[in-house]
Amino acid sequence: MQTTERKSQYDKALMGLRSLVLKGEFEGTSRLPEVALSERLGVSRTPLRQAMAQLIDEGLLERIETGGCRVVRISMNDVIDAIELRGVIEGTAVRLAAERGADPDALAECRAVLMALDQAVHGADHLDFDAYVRHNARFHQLIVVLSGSTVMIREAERVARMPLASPSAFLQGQEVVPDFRASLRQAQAHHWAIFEAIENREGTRAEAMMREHARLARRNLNFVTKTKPNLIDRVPGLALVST
Amino acid sequence: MQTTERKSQYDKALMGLRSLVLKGEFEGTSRLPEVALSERLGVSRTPLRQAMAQLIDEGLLERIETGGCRVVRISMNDVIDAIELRGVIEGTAVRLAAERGADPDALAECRAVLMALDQAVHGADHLDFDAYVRHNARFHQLIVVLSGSTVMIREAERVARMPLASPSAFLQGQEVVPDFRASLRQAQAHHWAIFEAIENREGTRAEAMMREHARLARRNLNFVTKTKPNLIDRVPGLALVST
DNA sequence: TGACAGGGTTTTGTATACAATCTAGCACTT
DNA sequence: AAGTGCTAGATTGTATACAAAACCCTGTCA
Repeated sequence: MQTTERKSQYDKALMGLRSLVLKGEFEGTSRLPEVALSERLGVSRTPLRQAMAQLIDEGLLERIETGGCRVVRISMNDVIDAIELRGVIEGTAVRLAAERGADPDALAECRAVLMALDQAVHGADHLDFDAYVRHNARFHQLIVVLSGSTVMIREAERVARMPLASPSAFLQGQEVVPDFRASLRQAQAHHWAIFEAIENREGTRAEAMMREHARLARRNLNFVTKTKPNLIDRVPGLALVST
Repeated sequence: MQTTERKSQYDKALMGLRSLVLKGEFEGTSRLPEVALSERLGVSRTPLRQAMAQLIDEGLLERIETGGCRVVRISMNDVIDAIELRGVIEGTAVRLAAERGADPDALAECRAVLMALDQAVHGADHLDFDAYVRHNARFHQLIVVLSGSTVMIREAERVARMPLASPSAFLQGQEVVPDFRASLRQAQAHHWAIFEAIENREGTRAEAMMREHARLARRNLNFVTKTKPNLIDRVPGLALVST
């Protein structure tokens, strides 16, 4: 075996397979052949099957009754519901943070990220898109940590791994949206409102705002479905959505 | 290999290991030894490791950085949050059912289960506890199906598998609760209210009631912690809760 | 006495061989 | 010609062998 990678074979199989699936490589195929895949990915069947189990859990693959697994067909409704679910779980996390009170240091870090986001959106006249994506991901992570609940943190991470449900899922496509800058401003307004609500111990407001914030992704989904050909290779997972 | 079982080795390993873990068999042990366990469960290491991966996903085990896995130490807060999470997810499912409109046939089946529950609670003067547990589990399943959302169904099933978060988790212990009959009556009142709200397309009411309903489990948790010695072997997973 | 290095033992991670099962194609019957 | 049963091939599920890594114990040095 080559020592080309410091990582485990399992990680290699997981990342490789996930990338292939998201690329839509197996469209139309009924079953994923294990031997062929293991050769293609350069790992043996054992770690490959572990990776398959993980991807089944993530919702990218589904088990076949008679053995093996295939790529799921995701419907538009599934994506909508996954986005709604993310809003609900992140919303619960921020409500708990508000109700129970968040750690001051964590709040301060959150505020710093928000100010960096302000910079990215409003700074000068040039929009730092890359910085926005990075800080936005960080914000969504931090805001859930504020709850102090390991359960909520775990489940929020999990739902964000579902195809097209991540807070960053559609950002890669937003550059081409005509009024994307206005959209980012609105998202950032939500961010501040959520943060304020947590600071002021307004649980209901925090939860409602977080749900509404997630629904911005739904709008992006709608847009994206109308310009699919342009974006299918920029939004990972979009290739799996049927119709 | 014997043909004693029609099920797969994986299922055998999963059920066996889960049962051992819930029984508190590995309390204080740091790492679960694979060879010893595989011999004990009568399967090889391969399906055993698959089962371990599944239990990690369920939240019963956790991976050790240096390899292998151990039983989790569940805190009281974790259980509280898992119960809250179940209320939130089931609540979202019933809200969607109300907002989007539920299938009439499914609603009728739901009503039938509710009437069976009425029988179990109010019927004659003898409380059919076993029937209550069975129908209650069925109700919680059906009510989520009413949403018509595969995502919500999947996630509700998942959260119900988390230790002590299932709708039936504390029922086994309620027989010894002094006013447990009153408690069941209250739960059943919730059930009807949730059902009514779905029928009347009152999404907010359905969601709020479902959340409140889940919090009944929290009350049971509080009670159970005060009489731990009596109930530790009747409420599966209770052995894992620290302090 | 305590810290640390080293080697042997145990334990996990991975590859592969084997057994059980499913799939598909073909011949045969009606 | 259409449907059904059988056989051969392919493919998954499981067991096991092997290699790499972690763990533990002991002995040495400051």
